[in-house]
Amino acid sequence: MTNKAESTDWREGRRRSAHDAIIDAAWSLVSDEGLAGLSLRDLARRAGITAPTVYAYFDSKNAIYDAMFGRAATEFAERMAEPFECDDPREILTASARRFAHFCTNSPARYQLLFQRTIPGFEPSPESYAPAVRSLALARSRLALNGITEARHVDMWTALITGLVDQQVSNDPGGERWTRLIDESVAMFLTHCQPIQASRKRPSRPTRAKGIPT
Amino acid sequence: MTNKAESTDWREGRRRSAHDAIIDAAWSLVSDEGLAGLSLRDLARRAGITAPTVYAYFDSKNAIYDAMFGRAATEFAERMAEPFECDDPREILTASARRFAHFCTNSPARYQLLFQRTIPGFEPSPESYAPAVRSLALARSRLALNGITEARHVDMWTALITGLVDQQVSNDPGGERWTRLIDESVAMFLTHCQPIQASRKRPSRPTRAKGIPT
DNA sequence: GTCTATAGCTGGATAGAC
DNA sequence: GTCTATCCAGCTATAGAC
Repeated sequence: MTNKAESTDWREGRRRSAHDAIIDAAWSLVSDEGLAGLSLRDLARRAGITAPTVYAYFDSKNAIYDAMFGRAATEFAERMAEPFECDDPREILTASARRFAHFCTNSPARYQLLFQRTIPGFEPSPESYAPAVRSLALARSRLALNGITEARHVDMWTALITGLVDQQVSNDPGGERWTRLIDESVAMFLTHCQPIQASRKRPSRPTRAKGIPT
Repeated sequence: MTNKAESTDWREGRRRSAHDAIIDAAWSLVSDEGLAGLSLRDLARRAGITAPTVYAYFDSKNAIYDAMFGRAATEFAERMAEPFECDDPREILTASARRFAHFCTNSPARYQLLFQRTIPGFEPSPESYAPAVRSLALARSRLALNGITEARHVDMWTALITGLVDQQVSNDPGGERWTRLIDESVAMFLTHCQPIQASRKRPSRPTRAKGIPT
């Protein structure tokens, strides 16, 4: 009863699930051993196959990193796109920052792969990177809801939040020494970027920040 | 004419200079190949010796990382301790942030070794770490000159500045997209942390920031 | 697609002559 | 202290039987 197309789909589905199972095992492995500790032998053992079989699904080790990146970026985009219970733009922005930090501290290896560039020869492919671009656009729109549209302020926002996350992950893993500062930091940021709440004037000072003199 | 003590000193000096020459080569190597790209063979070749000779000066590869860390931490402490041309506490703090950023962006590998923990089995020894502790104390004192003494605000400061540096190094290496935001970010920070300039009242809001709700 | 076997290389570290 | 020679473990990746 199965025609050729059905059979192809079925096999394709099997193949995809095996593919995904390997990436599952890869994430499980790097969660235990660190992102740089990924080896094909260990990965295969954890996936219940042998090392050469991995090459039936991935061309190289970097292809595995790329698939891991792609999944992480998709998870990130989906998580950040989930609706919030509140309506106030300021509350949304604050909750968004907390959600970002929670996502990052939940899996330092994932944070390292997504947001720090520490694997020697690896760069994500455009396809894997695409969800991350979408997420940045989403962050931009949430800032815009708060009247923040200047590129300079968007960059300040990303630096502010990633700085808190980075300190948290690097210097107090598992704790909340820096993540608990998110609410106050967001308040500081908004006070600075929207000093005249109900005005249409450009909210920030007109003077340009000087560069580093050297 | 050389007594035993002189001879010992001389030899000790030779030994130290060879030691330093190896660390020179190590920094030269990781500047080209990345911090994780340090191998004893390449290191020895660049230092003009052979790999086993390295073991006459260092017990292990991690001992090399430790010596590299120690030198970097000392350079950092010395650089940050240099006097500023200005007297105003606020100017000093701002210049200090610019100096920190300049130090970090000047050598991403050094930044990675000093401030991110990315080498798998490596932790700096207490002796190598000591200068970094001194530098943190110095930063604290410069914040105190600006009336900022609460631990929470010190943590916000470190997150703010390292966030800018981290974004700069990760996403615009060699540029100044984030470092040029330092002046404005410091102004934002000071406005938040010293809202009542000449008052002795505690400057920040009494409400405690809530933790991440999971 | 999955396996066994292995190539080919690079890594850190050691032995022992000089 | 410095070398040559080498060990041994680990790695990615491939060949070829089934």
